[in-house]
Amino acid sequence: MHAGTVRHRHDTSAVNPRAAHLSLALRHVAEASGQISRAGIAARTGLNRSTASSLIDELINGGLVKETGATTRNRAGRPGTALALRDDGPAGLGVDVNVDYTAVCVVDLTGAVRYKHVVAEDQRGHTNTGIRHRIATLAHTARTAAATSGLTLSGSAVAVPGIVDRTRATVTLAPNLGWRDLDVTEVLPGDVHGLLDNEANFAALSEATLLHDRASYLYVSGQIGVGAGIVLDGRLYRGTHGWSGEIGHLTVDRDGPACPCGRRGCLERYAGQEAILRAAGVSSDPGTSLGVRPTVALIADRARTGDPATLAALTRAGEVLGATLAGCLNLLDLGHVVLGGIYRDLAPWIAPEVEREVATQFLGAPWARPTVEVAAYGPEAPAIGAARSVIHDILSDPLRWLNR
Amino acid sequence: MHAGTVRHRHDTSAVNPRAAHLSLALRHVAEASGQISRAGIAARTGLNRSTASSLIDELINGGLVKETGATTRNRAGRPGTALALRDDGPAGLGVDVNVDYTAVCVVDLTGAVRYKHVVAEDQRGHTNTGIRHRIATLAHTARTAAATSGLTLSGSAVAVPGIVDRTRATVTLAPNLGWRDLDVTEVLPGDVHGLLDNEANFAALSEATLLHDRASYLYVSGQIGVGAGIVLDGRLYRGTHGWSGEIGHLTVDRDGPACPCGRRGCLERYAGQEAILRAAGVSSDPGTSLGVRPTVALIADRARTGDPATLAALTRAGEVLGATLAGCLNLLDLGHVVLGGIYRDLAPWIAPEVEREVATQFLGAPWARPTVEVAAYGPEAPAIGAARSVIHDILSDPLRWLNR
DNA sequence: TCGATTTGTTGCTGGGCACAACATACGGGT
DNA sequence: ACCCGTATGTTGTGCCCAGCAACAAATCGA
Repeated sequence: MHAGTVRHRHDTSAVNPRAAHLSLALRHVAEASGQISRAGIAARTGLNRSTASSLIDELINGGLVKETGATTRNRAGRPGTALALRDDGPAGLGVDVNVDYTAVCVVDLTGAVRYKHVVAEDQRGHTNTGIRHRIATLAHTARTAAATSGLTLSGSAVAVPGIVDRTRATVTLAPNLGWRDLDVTEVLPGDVHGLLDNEANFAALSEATLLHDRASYLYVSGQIGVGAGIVLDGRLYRGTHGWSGEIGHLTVDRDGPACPCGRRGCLERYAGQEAILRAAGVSSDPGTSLGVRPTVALIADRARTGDPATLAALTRAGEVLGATLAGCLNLLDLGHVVLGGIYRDLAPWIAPEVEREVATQFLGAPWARPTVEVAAYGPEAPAIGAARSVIHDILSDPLRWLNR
Repeated sequence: MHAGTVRHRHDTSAVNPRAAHLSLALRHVAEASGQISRAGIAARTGLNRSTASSLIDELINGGLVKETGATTRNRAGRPGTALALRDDGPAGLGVDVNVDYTAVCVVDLTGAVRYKHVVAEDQRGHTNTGIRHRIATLAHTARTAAATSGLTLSGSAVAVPGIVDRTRATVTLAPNLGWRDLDVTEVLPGDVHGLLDNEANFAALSEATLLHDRASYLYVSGQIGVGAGIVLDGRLYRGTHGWSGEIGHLTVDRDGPACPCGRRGCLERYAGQEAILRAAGVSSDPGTSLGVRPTVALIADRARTGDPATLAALTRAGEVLGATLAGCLNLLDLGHVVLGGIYRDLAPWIAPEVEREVATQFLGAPWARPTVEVAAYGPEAPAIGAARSVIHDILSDPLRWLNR
């Protein structure tokens, strides 16, 4: 092959077949990493063996794919050389700026978390520039940590609790952080691009690769509020403005208790963290609670000891949550729900109720009973999802990395 | 150019750039039919002028595009030759088999309805083969009518009130027609392919081209039940099993009236046709009502005369419907709702209520107030949408038509 | 040990797009 | 009327890249 590769592709064309094929081949390697050969890719994609070979060579030269020593076994004939994603190539940096903690993590091409660091500290006391400096420092240490593992950051993504404008990569409004029209990504390393999105959305993506590659599901994130991330065919659905997944203020009961949003009987008033605390008889004084974890752990402790008020509160929350989710499943025809955030910690008591309600109220249940699953990651989910979204971008357009 | 064109493309490749570019060029012609030149397409797509020329030539030879005599005016320089979609090329046949009527229509490439025929007759008394024979006859007359206009049917699509399996093109279950695992498309002309879908879905598509090309909206179809079609980015969202849009049994009030589905307080019990009739004090005896239209017209008449019970019933239905739709908009972040079915006929009384509820309860309303619109078509909407889906298929893959 | 079978590579061919050059057609200034 | 600038459509050329076929390599089974 040519030693000096292609240098400047103008790439004005609307459709770039080579890029699409490179992505196709790379994603097939990712799906069966270490278990697939060039011929296998050719067979599964429908491309010619020679074409698949050429694509794989380019991916190997680009540092995305490697040949493992192993050979794929077959009945007869020459065994193929197994291909796998490199775990020392590009990596994604994920940052999660929340009200009471900040998390950074680095994920390699295989989706494995290679570095993770969570700092529990209330950000409300700091200035904007103070927080941004903090982020920059954390990100810098993450980069050096990645470099020692042989990883190079290809991009970064930031999760924030608020509304974002992805096209301009700015935070439109994050009330709990006191941010408004702020560019967060400029302080980050990883020169390629800085992605930005809502926490619930990135948290939803943290489950994407664990399930089937093109899965569709609803990720519910319980916090003070209740949010959801909608994943369709393995990709986030963001809606026309990027505000999708607002289920916290779906009306459960028009005559229910008043909500700060101005309506009555919102889901949050039944299944939000504050509501569960109040129903369980726990003081929800913000002065004493240091963040999400301790109070939720307290509830879980009480439930384990069999406290009736707590158990009743959790049952009620699970019922209402399940009924609301069933409605969402009916609208979207989704067969899978993932419970994240506080619902993950309270899953032993919440999940059965949700499962029952969903199984009862989902119209397609007789033919396809929906499944309810507990999230794999806790508070680090948004950061991991953010980092994985960077990896996802590489998998869907490897040329950008190869031409870097 | 070659007189004898390409004949057999194996097309095993996963990505076919030529097909994608042909579709791209064709869709740009469709968007600005009669107002765009080859150079304009090149400019908008980013393709080279010579490439755009080649694509357009192929589309012209294939009978999809024509040069109008007009020239696109500019400041200076040689004027371009205006391009437009042919209105005497391929056409789509749409069939709607409903409980109390059957509709056929033919739509040309521009989306215009060129033939329409609605037969009001209750199908419940007939046998399956009888109905299918009726469909075949109607479709045959539609084909001859199309032929006299110089149109050739490129495909057909059937809308049915029930659950379908699109991959096998069979009706899984249509309770009101007594159908189960039935292939409806085999009796149709238009040899290319027979599409099949739910009525609400095709009805939703009937609005697609009237709005912006890549619009996202929720089409609500009020009948005996209440269904919805979700259009995202100009394309139908069907869900994992094809059952999306089931909003009729979303829970409005857990302590509400019982529903035949086994739950309580479903939306249909408040905003469905029977519920409105009952609330307005009209007898809903199925023996006297001959189909949907007369009874709805009766309600509209009563409302026009100012009957208090009827007005109250409509207000209540609109309120509940609007509140439920607001929840859907919050989940999906959609900014647009189209009211179809009986809500179209009752729009003067229903729409304001829906608009108010949606504006109040959609969380993004302060930044982007959602719009509520009345459907353009009435009972013929599913048939038109079905026919347009055939056209949509040509626009998204013109090669299939060119290589026919 | 030999044939069957599968894998990976190489040379060849052809489709299709970008690019540049050219003929064409119009507006505007002198 | 003439020329120049500008934009359109067409033609010829080169290159990327995928398919195809042939071949060497490597393993299994009889």
